[in-house]
Amino acid sequence: MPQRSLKRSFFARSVHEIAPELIGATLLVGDVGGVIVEVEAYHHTDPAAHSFRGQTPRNTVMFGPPGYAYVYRSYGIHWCLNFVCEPAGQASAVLIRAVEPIQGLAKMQRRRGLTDERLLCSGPGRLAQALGVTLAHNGLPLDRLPFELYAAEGQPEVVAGVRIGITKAAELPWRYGLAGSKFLSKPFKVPAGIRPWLAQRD
DNA sequence: TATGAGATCAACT
DNA sequence: GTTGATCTCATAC
Repeated sequence: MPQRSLKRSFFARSVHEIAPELIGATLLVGDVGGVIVEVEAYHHTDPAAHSFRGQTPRNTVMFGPPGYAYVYRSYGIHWCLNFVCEPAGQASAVLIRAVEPIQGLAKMQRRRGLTDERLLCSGPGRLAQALGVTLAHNGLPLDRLPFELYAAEGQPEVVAGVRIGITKAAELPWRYGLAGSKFLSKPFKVPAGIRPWLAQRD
């Protein structure tokens, strides 16, 4: 099992440094969780970020200190989990988009109403439902229960690509994933010339 | 395999 | 009134 737990200070840096380092890290919420395999970076200078147009009741946590959870409702239905990054006031965050389910499988399957492990946490809304993340977690510190975060072991192979589901700044390659993972919400494009074993498959 | 509707809410025009 | 950091189910190719 992973050992080095991530403190709040881990998040007091550039969101673009932190995001790829989170790939391969272990995230637990309560007694369930797994390995982070997909994230996206959002900075307040980025038109796609919720904080781009300034502070609102919804995004207040993004403007606070780093190392806290920012949870928002997506499309009126789902919850999405972010980690606040950068020194306080930079209003940046990493959206957690997919987790490889490891711990508490039965509980996550019950919450999702599914048994297929590939569909348990492969997407921001799915992940939040499986981990039981709701608005109640908004503003909670990431180095205190119910959250547990452990650094990636070894050197996971990280791939980058454009973000998903946005229309503003859609060309920025600020989506990061674990190469070859079966648990991504969508496959990453494999650059020409690279062997297809990097591609997603069943 | 691909496209479309519906669910439903905060923020913006 | 419209849009969006989404997901599921239905129907069409």
